[in-house]
Amino acid sequence: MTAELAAAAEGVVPRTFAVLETLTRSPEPMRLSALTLRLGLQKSTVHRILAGLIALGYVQQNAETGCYSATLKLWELGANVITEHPIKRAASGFLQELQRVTGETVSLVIRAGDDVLYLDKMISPRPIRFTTRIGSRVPAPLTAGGKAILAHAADAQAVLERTAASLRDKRRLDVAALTAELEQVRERGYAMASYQPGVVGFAAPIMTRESDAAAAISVSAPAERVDAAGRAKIIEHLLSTCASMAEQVGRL
Amino acid sequence: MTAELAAAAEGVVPRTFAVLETLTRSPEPMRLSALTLRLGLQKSTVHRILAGLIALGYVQQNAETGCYSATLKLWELGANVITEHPIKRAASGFLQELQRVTGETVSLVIRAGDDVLYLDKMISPRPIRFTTRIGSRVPAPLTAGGKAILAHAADAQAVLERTAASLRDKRRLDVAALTAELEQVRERGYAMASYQPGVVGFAAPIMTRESDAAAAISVSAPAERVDAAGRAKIIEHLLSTCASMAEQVGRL
DNA sequence: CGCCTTCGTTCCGTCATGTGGAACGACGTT
DNA sequence: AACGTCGTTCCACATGACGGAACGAAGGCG
Repeated sequence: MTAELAAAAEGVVPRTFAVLETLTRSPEPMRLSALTLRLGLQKSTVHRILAGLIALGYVQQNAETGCYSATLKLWELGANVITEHPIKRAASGFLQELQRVTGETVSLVIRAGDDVLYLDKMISPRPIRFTTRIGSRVPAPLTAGGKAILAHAADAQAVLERTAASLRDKRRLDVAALTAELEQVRERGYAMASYQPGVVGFAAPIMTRESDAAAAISVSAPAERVDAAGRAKIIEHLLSTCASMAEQVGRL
Repeated sequence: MTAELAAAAEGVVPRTFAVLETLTRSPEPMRLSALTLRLGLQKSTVHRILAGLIALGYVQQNAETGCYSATLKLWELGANVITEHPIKRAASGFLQELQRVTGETVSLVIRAGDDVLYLDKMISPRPIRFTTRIGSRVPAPLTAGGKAILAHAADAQAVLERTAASLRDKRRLDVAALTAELEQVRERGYAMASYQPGVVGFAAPIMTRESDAAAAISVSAPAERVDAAGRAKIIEHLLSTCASMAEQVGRL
């Protein structure tokens, strides 16, 4: 199961970041041995790197278990880059308003490679638990937001094929069907998906002047809560919100 | 104005993080010369470090201006650590509920040194703009959340004195008055502050079994919107929320 | 128009620093 | 008690970082 992460690039710095990436990906604190195994590095090397990170305050070691984990200082470091992000700044007000009028959970996503990256989210006051987390990635073709963006991307076809190839487990992508669906998305102006069971998502792109999608806003709700009327209302608000935002931002 | 950030610690890794910290603190992308000046390092050294960071994808260089800035990859790195944070996870539901019943902006803060660190925030649907940003720090004695935490901290006095000494500009801290106020906070169970002009904040601590405060939840609202009745209501909801949460979390 | 400053980048000899094997000590297990 | 696993420390070697210097490209000023 441990596919020897080939992060064995030479040099301290790449290895230091490999350590941090491994640590942050792990749900719980990791032992030194687990890290060395995963990274394919010497014990002493990983230990030295960890000691450096602890001295800098980016990693902490549990006194009892000896396990290592990343600290909030690392989170602070990254938090500043998102607050300055132009798209997120511009979207904030629109997201809030859309959340208010629909009463459902709204998200802001951008494309990151073949994935979609959750930049921001405002969750519905109504009782639901969504598992999508800010900062997480999901293959673009699986989500409404991803489809909305891909529908206006030049390399959409390649993304579909790469994703279909990489998704090993159960759900396979029907590339032909998705290609046709993207065409529909382009015509209607919005996309639909049900990435999580029992949850329907609607999304529309934020279009730039270059006629490609800089980002997408999505509205998610429990399937049983959305009837035809509610769906029409959501889509209406969604489209008008994205249109206003596109108008305001102009340039990315 | 550039106080030669003494981040000249030896070694690549500390300097690499010094570069990242400087970059992320800057509101806009920085030139190489600005970085070297701020860091007190050689041009070639900073340039080499930046090249490494670009290769790793943590920094990007604007093709036109040549300016450097941190990428969203750095944000992703940190985002994972906050989603796993026990206090934030535990608080999420309580924050949402408190936001719903009060209709105002609620925040979750923890102590970080002499500062308070904003972990999470759910903003009011009503029209206000708060400038506090998730991931930012504020001297603890200035905020309601900070006072709520300090009221139960063993070294509160030292924090007050250090903060009073470090705050050079206009508003000076009255250490004696604050000491008395912390006593009141301990009795009443909640703290008040007006860190931002025109905004009042109320906060209560999340108490652990060791009788110190692990975190604090605060409710912020425009001063003119809070009359005596609204204030009583906010405080009531705030205290019951914090009590329930303390009961649920038990251990930090 | 040409000189000069400022900036970003590249190069290179020296030397410091990271490297990984090995050895050590501390647990926990069979 | 002997074994395996784990975390930590030590050390000789050579790899990679250091910073001065040199280069080319833009502006700014006289």
